[in-house]
Amino acid sequence: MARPRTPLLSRERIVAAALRLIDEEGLDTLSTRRLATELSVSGPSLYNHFATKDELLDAVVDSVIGEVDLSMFAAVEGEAGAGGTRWPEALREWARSYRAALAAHPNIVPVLAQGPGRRPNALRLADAVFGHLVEAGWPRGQATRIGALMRYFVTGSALASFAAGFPADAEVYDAADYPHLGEAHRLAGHRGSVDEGAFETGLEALLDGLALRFARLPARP
Amino acid sequence: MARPRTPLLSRERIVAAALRLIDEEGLDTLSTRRLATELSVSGPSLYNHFATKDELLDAVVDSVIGEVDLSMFAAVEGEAGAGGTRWPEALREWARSYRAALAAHPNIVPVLAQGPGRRPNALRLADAVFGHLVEAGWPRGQATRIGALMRYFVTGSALASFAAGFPADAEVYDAADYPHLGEAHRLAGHRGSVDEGAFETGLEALLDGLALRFARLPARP
DNA sequence: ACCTGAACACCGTTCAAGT
DNA sequence: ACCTGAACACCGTTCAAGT
Repeated sequence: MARPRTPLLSRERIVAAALRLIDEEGLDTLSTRRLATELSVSGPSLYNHFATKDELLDAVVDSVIGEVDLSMFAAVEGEAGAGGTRWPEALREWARSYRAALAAHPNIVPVLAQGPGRRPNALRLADAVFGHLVEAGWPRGQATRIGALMRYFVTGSALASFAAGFPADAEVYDAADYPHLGEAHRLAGHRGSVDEGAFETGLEALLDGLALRFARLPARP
Repeated sequence: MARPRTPLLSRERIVAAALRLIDEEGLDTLSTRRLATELSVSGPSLYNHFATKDELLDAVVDSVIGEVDLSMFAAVEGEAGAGGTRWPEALREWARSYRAALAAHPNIVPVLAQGPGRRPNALRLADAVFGHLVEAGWPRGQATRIGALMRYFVTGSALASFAAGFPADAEVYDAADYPHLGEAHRLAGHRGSVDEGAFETGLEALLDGLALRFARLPARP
């Protein structure tokens, strides 16, 4: 068959199929051969569109980050220089969108958590958060730290379900060994509300703690 | 050669060598054959000690979690039932030890973050945190959420360096695309202090926010 | 330019054979 | 019980060959 008149593949089609396989079967089970079969081509065909599997994974990761809403960081008329007070609301909305985008694809989070690298959507995200915080009145060093700690919290919460990490088998929790885990086998059954509640509690606690620090900032020149 | 008079391998030796390879070369590059070579045996020998590679990884993960200090959760005479006020200090010390243990082995964090499973050290850790918070006066549902959100934050902070995720190459940060990242190429050079500062800032913000919530708790019966 | 089959150097794991 | 070599069904990637 060799080269068809109209290409069988495109980067977009490959990325979409790869993400679906990663979601459904895990990162470890994704192979270039399996992915090619899914796309009805032979294994080496993918190398016409991506130099390596890593480059393909990078594209998958950036497509996920592209789903994060950044519109809340758009400049607000008159806020710059006035000592912003809307940054907590913006961070809250962003963190929720960020977590939702990642939690929809938990198997890819370990790759994504390695940092932005040269991926455009990841760099755009870092730029938007940092820029907003600085314009709201945070010193640059503090703004960097807030960007970092928010990523720690969001990626940690999207990496895996806390509740689902506890086996539903009650026999695991021998009272002699783990005196306080007698109800832990019920956690997995309430997976959604436990993880959602933990995320919201942590997010609000973080924002409250940061607001305390913002109020203590020396007045700017 | 067949069976030697004294065994060449033990679970402990295998786990130690595996952790060293994971630290030095990454999780993906760890293969049973490479590990066996490192231990001067043939590939299949490992299967006399672990049923699968996953079981071996589980043992590696639990050995790392075994390094986390839990002594700050030991019962304090007279605190139970009195409305503890030392839980923030205990959580702070624990979070630092937890992060230190994980950050020493970042490549294994994605495995570990999947939850305790049936690993004894991970279950002991969950038991200690939850038990301490409940005895300090937190309602059980809240204590669960705090255990979860602390794990989110700590695993997120240990998974990867925030600072090192930004390429040190200044040309990546085109001002037209990323107007606020002009200094981002310097981040990797300050990797230690940026990540440490972000972790400490986030930890203190979380503890402050949780203390506000603790103060608002209705008086217990 | 874009696809193919054949090939190379790897994997995790099984199993019969040795002591 | 604990190690070995041979084998099976996989990997990621390269490359010459086809249109």
